Amino acid sequence: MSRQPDEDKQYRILKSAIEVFGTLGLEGATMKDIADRAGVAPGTLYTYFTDKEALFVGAVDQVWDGFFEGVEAIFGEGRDPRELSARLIQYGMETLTQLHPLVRGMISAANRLDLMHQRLDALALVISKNFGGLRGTEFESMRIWIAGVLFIFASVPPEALGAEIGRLKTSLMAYLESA
Amino acid sequence: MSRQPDEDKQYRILKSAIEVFGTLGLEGATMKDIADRAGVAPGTLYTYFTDKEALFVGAVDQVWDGFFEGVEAIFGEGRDPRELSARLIQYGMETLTQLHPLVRGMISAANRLDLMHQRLDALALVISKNFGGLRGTEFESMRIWIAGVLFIFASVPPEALGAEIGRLKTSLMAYLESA
Amino acid sequence: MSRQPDEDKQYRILKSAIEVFGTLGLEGATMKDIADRAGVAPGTLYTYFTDKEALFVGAVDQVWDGFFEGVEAIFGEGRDPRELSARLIQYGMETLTQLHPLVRGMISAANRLDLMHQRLDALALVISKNFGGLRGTEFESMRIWIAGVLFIFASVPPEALGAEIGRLKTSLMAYLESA
Amino acid sequence: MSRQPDEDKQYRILKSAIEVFGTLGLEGATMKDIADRAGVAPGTLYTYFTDKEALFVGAVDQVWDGFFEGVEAIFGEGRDPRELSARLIQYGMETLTQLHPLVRGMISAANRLDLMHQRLDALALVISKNFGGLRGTEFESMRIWIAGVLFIFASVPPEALGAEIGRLKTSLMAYLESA
DNA sequence: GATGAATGAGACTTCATTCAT
DNA sequence: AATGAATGAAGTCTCATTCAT
Repeated sequence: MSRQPDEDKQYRILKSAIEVFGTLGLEGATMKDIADRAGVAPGTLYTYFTDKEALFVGAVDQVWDGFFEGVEAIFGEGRDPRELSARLIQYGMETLTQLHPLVRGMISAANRLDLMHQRLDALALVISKNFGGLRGTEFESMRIWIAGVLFIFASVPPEALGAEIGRLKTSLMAYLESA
Repeated sequence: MSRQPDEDKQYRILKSAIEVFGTLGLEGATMKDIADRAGVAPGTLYTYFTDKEALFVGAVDQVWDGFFEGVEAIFGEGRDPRELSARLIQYGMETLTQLHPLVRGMISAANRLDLMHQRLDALALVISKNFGGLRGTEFESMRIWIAGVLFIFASVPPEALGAEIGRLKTSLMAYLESA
Repeated sequence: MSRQPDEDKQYRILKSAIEVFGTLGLEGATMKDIADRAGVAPGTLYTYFTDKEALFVGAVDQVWDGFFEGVEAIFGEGRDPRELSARLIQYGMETLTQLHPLVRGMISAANRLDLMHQRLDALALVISKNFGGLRGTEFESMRIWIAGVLFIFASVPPEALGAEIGRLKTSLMAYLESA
Repeated sequence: MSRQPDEDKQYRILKSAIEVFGTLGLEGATMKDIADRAGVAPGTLYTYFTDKEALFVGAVDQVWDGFFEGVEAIFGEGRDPRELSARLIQYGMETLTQLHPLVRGMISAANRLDLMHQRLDALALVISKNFGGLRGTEFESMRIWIAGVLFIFASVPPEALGAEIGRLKTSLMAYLESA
């Protein structure tokens, strides 16, 4: 019933990677940093991930997939659009806030921007579908909003995070109201 | 009495840096890459820029400042809002297309994201002012649009650039139409 | 569970450093030179010493501390002054001869000369104490003798080392005889 | 009657080299440092000296030769031994004090120690000759004293220079008194 | 002769990855 | 499976020297 010890270790490594990559970025973080924080030896990382790149992708995937699932769960609860919107914004902002460092790291991984592009599209698609299918213009607009919010969020320096969250939330509310 | 500093050389180095950083990112690019492409010796880079970081910042500044001036020039011409919007979109998309590699590099410079945040605000402010001052909600909305377009743009893989430009242009048109 | 730190390896590195720094000086020696002679990879030096400076200091310390202990050991044996003098000279000359290259390196480490100054004083003090405490003039004289012998020794080119040792020994004997 | 402009420049360069090498040592000093202080361009140094090494040797020679001549001049004045000794000590200490940084630099030039060895011998010889020829033991003793004083002097950190000069002078007086 | 921008070899150091234990 | 010392490729930057002006 309980996780295998190994799974636990893999999880610990991933968690550490998320934190360290989030703080220092893909290049700034060293395998030793990650190993130290995970409480394992550097060599152990290679038992679970082929190389640094794979570990990074694993970390980003972990975060994004979690977020994605959260979004789908919200839709699964089935409510009226207005309430859904509010919950989505609430959930999105909360998640992003928790993961601020990683989101910054994710954005700054030049060679992972392509992946980001696809994921933005996918997220927009899920949201659209759950709102009954948006027309072209509306869909595109929403996609741009998501990207914009994400990017602004990623570029806020930590000390200004609280204030920015407020601005973004208000804007999103108004946007969804009108749409 | 000696070889004098070559303004052209500084420009060539900056141009090379823009291209190489744009393609490979801040960490991926090496000083030798940039020197080679500029047709100078590695040591020469240090005659014009104190270190790699300074060269990177120089390249990003160069691009952004140029873009910013272009935007202000367009407003300086003074036309009716509709035409202005069209020209802005046209100019923005053209410039971005030309600089696609650098924009990617710019976005992915983790330690420059803060700068980006300020610059987005500044750009939004200029546009707002020139459209007669937007109200809070409108201003925020525009800021998010700019960030979104920029980010989506930066994350498109080169082979999909053309198609994405089309999508973005159409969306922007519709957005400005409605605003 | 892994390759454990090799005490022998640290010693080998230090020994190599003593030889290479001794021959080429602090600046003339390269980390690669030292690594090669120690039979390790350049990176390995950094497992045992934080940087080149630390390795150099380590080498100098090693030599000087060893010498100092040797001197104290001789005093510990407790004999009559005449015999002690003879043994000290014998020991000092032997040690210096073995370490000729490093002594040269030590002397020429500009930024370590201060340390040398203190060490000369310390050595003079130990000798003085063990000879029953010398009066001011005698102490100063001895300090100058030690410095003089050391410096002449360090400045002899290797091919003249044998002859110089003879000169110095004879002088020291006569000096101690008279004191 | 007046120096050629070029000689003047050569002199300025040498003077600058003495100061800069004295402060920073052979490796620590850069050709640019020396050129800057001399008020010429780096390239100009190569009109007067073939390379850095030659410039260093030139600087050391300049200092030593000057000192040597001073010593010989004092003997040329012909006085009684006691007065001569006093004047020598006075002159030696004054000169060394003025040149403290360079003496340190000189000592630390590993690959110039041999030269130093010869020069110490030469100086001892001149002094011996002018004191009517010293016997073997006395000569050797004096040589060691000179080396000792020089080395102690070179290794004093600047802030302790004054106090050390006092110690050395007193010791030298006592030594010469007794000899 | 003087200048100083340009050169480019080479140094120190980092760190992803390996592998003996 | 885990460890962590060892590896060595590769990068940034310095600086003695050259040479076009």
